[in-house]
Amino acid sequence: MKEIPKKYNPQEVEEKWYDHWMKKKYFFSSPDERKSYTIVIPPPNVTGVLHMGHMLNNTLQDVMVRKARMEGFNCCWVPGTDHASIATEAKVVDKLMKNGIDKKDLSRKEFLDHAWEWKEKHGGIILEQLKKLGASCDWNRTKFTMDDELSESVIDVFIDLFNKDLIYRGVRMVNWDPEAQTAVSDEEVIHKEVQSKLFYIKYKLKNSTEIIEIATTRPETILGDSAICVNPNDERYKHLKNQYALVPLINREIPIIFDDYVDMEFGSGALKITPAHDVNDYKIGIKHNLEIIDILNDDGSLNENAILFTNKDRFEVRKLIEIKLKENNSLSKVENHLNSIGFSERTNSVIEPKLSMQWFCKMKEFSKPALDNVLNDNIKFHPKKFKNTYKHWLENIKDWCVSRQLWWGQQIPAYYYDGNKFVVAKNKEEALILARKKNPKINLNDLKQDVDVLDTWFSSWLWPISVFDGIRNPNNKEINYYYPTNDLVTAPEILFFWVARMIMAGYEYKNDMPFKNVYLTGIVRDKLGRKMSKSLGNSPDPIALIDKYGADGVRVGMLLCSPAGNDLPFNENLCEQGRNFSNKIWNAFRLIKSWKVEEIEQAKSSKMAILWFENKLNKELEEINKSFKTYRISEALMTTYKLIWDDFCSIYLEIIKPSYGLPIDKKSYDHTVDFLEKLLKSLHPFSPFITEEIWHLIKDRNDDIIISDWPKTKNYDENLIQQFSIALEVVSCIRNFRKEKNIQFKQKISLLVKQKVKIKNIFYSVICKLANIDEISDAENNTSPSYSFMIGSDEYFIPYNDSIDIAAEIKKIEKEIEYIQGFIKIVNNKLSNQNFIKKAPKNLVESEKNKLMDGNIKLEILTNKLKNLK
RNA sequence: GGGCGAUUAACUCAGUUGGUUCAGAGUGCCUCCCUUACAAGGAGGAAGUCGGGGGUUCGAGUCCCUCAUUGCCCA
Repeated sequence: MKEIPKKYNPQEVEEKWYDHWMKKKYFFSSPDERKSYTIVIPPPNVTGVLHMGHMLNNTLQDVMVRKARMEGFNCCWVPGTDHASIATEAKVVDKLMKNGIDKKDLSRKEFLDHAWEWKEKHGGIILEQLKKLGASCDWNRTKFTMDDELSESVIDVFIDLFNKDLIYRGVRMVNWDPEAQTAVSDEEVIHKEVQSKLFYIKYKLKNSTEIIEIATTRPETILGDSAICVNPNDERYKHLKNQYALVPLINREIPIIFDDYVDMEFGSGALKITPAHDVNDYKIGIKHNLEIIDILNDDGSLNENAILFTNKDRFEVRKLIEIKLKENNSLSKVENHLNSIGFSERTNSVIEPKLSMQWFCKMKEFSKPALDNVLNDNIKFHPKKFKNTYKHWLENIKDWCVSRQLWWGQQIPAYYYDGNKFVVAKNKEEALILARKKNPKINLNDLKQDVDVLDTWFSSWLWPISVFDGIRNPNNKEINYYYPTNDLVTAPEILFFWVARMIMAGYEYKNDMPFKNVYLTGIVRDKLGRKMSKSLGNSPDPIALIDKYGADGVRVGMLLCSPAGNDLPFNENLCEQGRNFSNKIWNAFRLIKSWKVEEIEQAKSSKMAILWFENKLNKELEEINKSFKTYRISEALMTTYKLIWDDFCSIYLEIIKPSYGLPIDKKSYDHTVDFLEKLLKSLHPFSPFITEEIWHLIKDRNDDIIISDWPKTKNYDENLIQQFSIALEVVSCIRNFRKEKNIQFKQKISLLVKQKVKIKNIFYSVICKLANIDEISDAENNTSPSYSFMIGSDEYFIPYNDSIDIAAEIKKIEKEIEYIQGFIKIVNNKLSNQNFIKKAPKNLVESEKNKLMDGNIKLEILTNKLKNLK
């Protein structure tokens, strides 16, 4: 046997076991007679590299999968990526630009070839990184949202929903991203408070010298004004009925209209109406039948309709128009103003509300089952608090804009003919059949497919179904076996984007929930509380962390401090703690391995330690199971951590440990190995690598821990555990005594006990071992000078001949007396309160009486002691 | 502006239906120790008016009201 190094070295171990597991195909799943346990991965972006959020998220999933695997479930964790249309297209466009290629010069097919090439090259990075973390995904099932089957599913669903009248096409105000040059959904707009300027602009009235003043944060949009609106109750403007105002600089005549939508308090109480560029203005425009003047190009520059500043960017125009208005004497003042502005989630450019022809998915119909089944806990959220947010969103849901003006994605299967007429069909041939029903003269060449693609989330919302091909083949063996999936682990940020919509799709296409539990993780933040992001550069490289601390160390570090739904302020020393923990177990194993085993008599203390640990282990295992069941993963880990470090290493092993150079008896050794194996099993989901390594170092074996049985719990004796912890208190007091008096551990000492109630603690042998006591005897007749302490109402004495600091002893006892008197007083107060006696439950009153009795006994003992000392 | 949370030790968090000694854990900090598994360690220790105020109750960290601070979601 080669020598076991003093420090655990994860690098050598991790790759070895991951390869081994892969070879043994432990991660691979196919339907069988066992119960299934399924997780679909939240597909990371193909453009992404692994960041701390992924680490947290996927560690959690792996923990759950590994535990379920050990519990005998047929586990299937489906990995994959999504195509992230906006982000990927931007990356590809960038790359082409660097090579001197302009997207405009490419055909759609040529562009897509480049995009696929990019995807093949970069798209798999993140999944490879997950392997380093230990992720036990079924890699044979790796999916991509633009795989042929998945894309076909998306198209099928689009057609189906269109035929059900749940998808429609229409001109609506959309969120326009001028940089990506596409519409984005409401969910992709991030509103931020921004310090901007409020411009007060004077409009002349037609045929009058009077002026009317409006306030706006976007002065450039006056070029698209089609009315000025005031509140009908506003005395200041009542006389302006049927009047017209002139837009400054261009002198367009616009009517003064009246609508109580206008807030009389804000600005001047007069509001300019620009129906093409503001959602609310649009509504008013429709109501009052106003002209709609679209002054923006797709790239955010002004077009001919604006008359002035054509082809200049809107922000540049904002500056220019300020000068012009000033020159024209139309600007009365400019104030600072805090307002909320929408930014694109993907490009961070300012979103422009823009009228545009888009495809929408009706949401009202989907929302009911999606809401009901979360509110009634058919689908459980962990933590629960997210139910409220979810409810609020679903109750105020708006239709979903599903078209994007991009090429990378599933092209919308709508085919146009005769101008704006269209049919929706799976391909051109089927479209032709449909079109010919309306116009028999149509030929294949007359059909033009919609150039836009579908929102990426329109793929992702089918993910739990489409990865098992459940859309195209609704009753195939796999979907029937794996669906509904068990747990979904994701970030609250995408509760609406994704989680809610998956639930909708689940009920629409499987008439069942997509998953039973949703575990919402926190956001990983840096020390300053900022969200970790690539742009801030404040995220450590997870792979570098794994290299430094080991995957097990990083996993433990991340999970120790991440209760569900709470943010995780990341600190590298968490990983250090994780690594230290690995090392602790490693050394515990080294210790056990170093023992010589012989057929000798078992020490009493060892026997008792085994008895205790057996009970303790069962108790804590039950606790761990409970934590898992309630998705308190970090608590399950902390319980495991303390069980191993404190109970097993610091206490149990210290009792069992034979003196240097001496052998251990076989009975104790076998029990210890058995305990170690159980502990390794319970730790395996958190620290898969080191547990597998030690598992095999314990002895040569063919079975692997990854597929071993999760330890079963047995009944335990709470009273026994309690007694043991009293014994530990005694040990602790003795250790303090040694320290205080500078008495080496090697030097044996004696202990005497005086008990009011003579119940001998069964763990005396343990006390002797841990505190190096030669004998524990009755103190009834003890008169020799001693150091003493109390545990409960038991008095302990350590004979001690050197000068005892009487004054210090007195002080110590006085302090104890003071405490116990306070305690007695409180209990007395309770018991003398008639209301308490009357209204509190009987057993509580009883226990208070007992407390009082115990307190009085203790007080009596202490008082006597004090008297003797004095 | 509307909605939902949160506030407990220096930091990160537990604290079940109000009721045993309930004020906890981990980390950090302080003291001592390189003791023959582990200094990536061991033995101890200090540390909180449970955000403020009011109320309900025999009893409140826990329930109600209110204020403050803070986060998130939506507009």
